Amino acid sequence: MSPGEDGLIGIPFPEHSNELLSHLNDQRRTGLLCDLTLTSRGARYPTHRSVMAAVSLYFRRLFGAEEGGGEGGGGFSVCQLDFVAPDALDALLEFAYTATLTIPSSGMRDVLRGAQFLGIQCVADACRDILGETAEPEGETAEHQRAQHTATKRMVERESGVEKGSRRKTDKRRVKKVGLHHINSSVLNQSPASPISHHSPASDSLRSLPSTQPPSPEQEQLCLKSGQNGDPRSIREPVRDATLNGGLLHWLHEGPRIAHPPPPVQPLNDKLSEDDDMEGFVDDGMLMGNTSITTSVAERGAVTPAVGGGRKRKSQTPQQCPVCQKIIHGAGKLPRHMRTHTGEKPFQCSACGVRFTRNDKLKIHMRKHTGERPYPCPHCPARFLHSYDLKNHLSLHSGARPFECPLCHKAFAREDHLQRHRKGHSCLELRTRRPRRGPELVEDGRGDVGRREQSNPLEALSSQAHSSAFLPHTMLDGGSGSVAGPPLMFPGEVERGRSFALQALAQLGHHRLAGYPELFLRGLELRGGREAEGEDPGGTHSPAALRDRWADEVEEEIGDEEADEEE
DNA sequence: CTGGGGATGGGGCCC
DNA sequence: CGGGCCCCATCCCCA
Repeated sequence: MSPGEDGLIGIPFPEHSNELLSHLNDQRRTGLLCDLTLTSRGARYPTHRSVMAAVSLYFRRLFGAEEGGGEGGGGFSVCQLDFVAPDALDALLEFAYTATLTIPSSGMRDVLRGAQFLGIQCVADACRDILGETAEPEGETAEHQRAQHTATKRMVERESGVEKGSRRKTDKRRVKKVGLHHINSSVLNQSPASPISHHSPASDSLRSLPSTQPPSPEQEQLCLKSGQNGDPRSIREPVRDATLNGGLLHWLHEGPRIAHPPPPVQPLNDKLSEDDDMEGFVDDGMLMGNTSITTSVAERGAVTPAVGGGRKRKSQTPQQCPVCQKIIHGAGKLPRHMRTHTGEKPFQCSACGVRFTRNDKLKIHMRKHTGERPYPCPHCPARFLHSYDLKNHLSLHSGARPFECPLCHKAFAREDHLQRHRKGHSCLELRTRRPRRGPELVEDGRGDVGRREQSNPLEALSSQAHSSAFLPHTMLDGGSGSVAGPPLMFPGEVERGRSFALQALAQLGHHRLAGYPELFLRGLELRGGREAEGEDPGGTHSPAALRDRWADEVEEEIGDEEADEEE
């Protein structure tokens, strides 16, 4: 595009996004630079418009409208979201700023509802999955949302005059019934001076409370009704509730179609009624890479059975992680997975105090204390804690080195060692050599049902990126690296190349992947011998799987080379 | 760089 | 359906 573009170097900083989010969250907590205050039934949440627009379709549209409608004086805004329960709103904000949703299971419905209204699709999907519900089409999904939006758009009031006028007016929870949104900007000087107090205690309570009361609608009602109730805390300022009413009525006039909405007033009857607001924003697709989510969710029929009449009947087996969007297979496995994000380690060793995310890991750990090594080597006195250690060990006795580098043909007893070898690129100079022939390469007699799902290169690739570059373990579990400190040095040529490739491939899309490594793949096919994909679906060590994997790596190398050339 | 042990996270099976 | 248990893949660390 631009001259000298080939001189450009892209240096990925995988930690950047996390850091950025973290700093934004700090700012939110301290009220720094907050230009938007969300309120829900009196609770106030200072936040940033840009963040909300980034995470929520609702706000994106809202602010888009605002900006379109005028230069947006940028000013301080208050957005009343009484239709989202305070705890749910708080959880959604936490999600927006931390990529982690922390909610008591009892609050799931409120969060779901909130996520739906705000257009936070991935959260909505996750909640639905967890609740075992499907998106009810109702024909009002995106349409409803659109209507909501346009209505909201109309409601956007730009100056405080409006706000003042309407402020006292109301109470009507009838209005509320309709689902309120209102934005009035540049409301007073809510000096962020006492921002911290603005931060709702909800988040704390959320974490500390086990799983309790989603704010009962009655309470909410009361809160609203009582208007100024004597709540001493500045957090609750029901006054502002009134603000929206004028706008809301207006909205009702102009947006009759929306009159149905999801009555937060009676939310607790939901079992039956909630399905009404089970719709999402599917076709608008949108937030945070949700296009892929949408498809992935759609693909796993088990979870989202064709809308056809069935509700709640489907198995919960595959569930989508609201944080990383990963599909977690297996009943009851999602909580386990979620702990990898939250860092929660509920299982503590009574002997040494070390904590684990999983019970079974603790159990294995306990073997250290008991001295139990249940996996003895039949050929030598060695005993092992893990079965796979024994497996590795046995390969030493057998001398088998089933894993061969396709480039330099060095053989390894362990697959991960081969991978490490490959990643080290220590054999690139030999890549033109013809591969050694013979099926012995990947003979794994384990007859294992394969577990590798990443039979497609892009998935494998992104998965690799996921683990090695973008979500380093150090970030998640405080592993060996410093948690806070992002690496200050460059990741190195190899990693850089890989990142380039990943970025490029991510943009290229799946279909473009096929071409590149074809020749190389052919060689692998030959080598792979008889085994066809069908025989060992996803089999880890099947030639097909290996081929796919090599394909990934060839892709990476291509990326490397290109990156190198650019330099 | 490689060999080896250990840790971690995901999936399958079963209760 | 949730959870326990097991196995596997992968990563990390150390020698």
